[in-house]
Amino acid sequence: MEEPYSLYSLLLDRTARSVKQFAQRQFKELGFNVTVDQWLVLRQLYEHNGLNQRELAERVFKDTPTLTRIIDLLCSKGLTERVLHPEDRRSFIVQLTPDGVKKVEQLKPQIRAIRLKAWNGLGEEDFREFKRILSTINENLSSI
Amino acid sequence: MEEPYSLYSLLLDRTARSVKQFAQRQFKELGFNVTVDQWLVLRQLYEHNGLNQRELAERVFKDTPTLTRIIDLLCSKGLTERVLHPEDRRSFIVQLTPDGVKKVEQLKPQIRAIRLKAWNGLGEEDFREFKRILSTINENLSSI
DNA sequence: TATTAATAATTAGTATAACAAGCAGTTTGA
DNA sequence: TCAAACTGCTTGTTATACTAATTATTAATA
Repeated sequence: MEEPYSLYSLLLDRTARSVKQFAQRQFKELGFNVTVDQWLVLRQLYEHNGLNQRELAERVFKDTPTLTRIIDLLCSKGLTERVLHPEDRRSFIVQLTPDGVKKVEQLKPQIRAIRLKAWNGLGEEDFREFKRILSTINENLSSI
Repeated sequence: MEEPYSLYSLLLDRTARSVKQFAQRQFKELGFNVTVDQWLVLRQLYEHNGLNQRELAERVFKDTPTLTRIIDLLCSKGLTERVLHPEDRRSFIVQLTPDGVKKVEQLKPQIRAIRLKAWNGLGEEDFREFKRILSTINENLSSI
């Protein structure tokens, strides 16, 4: 057989991009004025208060330079703010502004609906398989 | 339950990036001097001659601006070249240079080995499920 | 305690990624 | 046959991704 693993990698990459691209297009059409990655950060901040940038980066699986820029953009949109960490002057606590909170609460149900489209026709059992297989791949690669 | 579809999207995105990132690190360590995306293009050119950029873009699932830039880089590395299309002066045929062919033949077996690591512990049945589920997602989103 | 090591965040450089706009060349159709 | 529509490619802009290097601060240790 010819390069099946490369084909799987390509399929994985392509699917992840399709999902993100689809969501991004919906975000744009509906005038959300945030990107998909910015949304991930907003949602995380809504659910967990008092995180510094490194912790936040871990939770959304981004590296710290990438997160720095996302936070810059969110701050310039007035949705988040950096607060000095009370005990470590190297750190910032990132938190939602009142506008940021409002944004999350507005968008949450709409985004749930958008996400649903990707998973149409898949059932409980498929989700279990999906999680199991992708988690296996992640574990294979994280043991470095 | 809370936001399962968003979690699946995040897992998908994260896994795709892990796979790519792992491969990219190996490429670097082994001194391949090409990126993963550049490799995809090289392999496609090795297997299919006489493609123009649009056809090539379709095969590697990238859009034409992205492909233009990848080809620019590959040409500047001396691995590919643009040849005027004999029948359509808007088009270029992209092809491997002799150095490009050598590169593909050198890298192919090593990359097969790298790809294998991600799929460790998964069997035939898992691959079928993987393909089925990801293909379903792709179809859900491509019907726009 | 004086260094050294480690950590949090930023900055810089290169490579994708998506989309929009533009140009040149080709095809269509009245 | 000529103007409109279309196609192939490029360029510009913004955002994300990864690496490496830098700065400021804190922790560790000889």
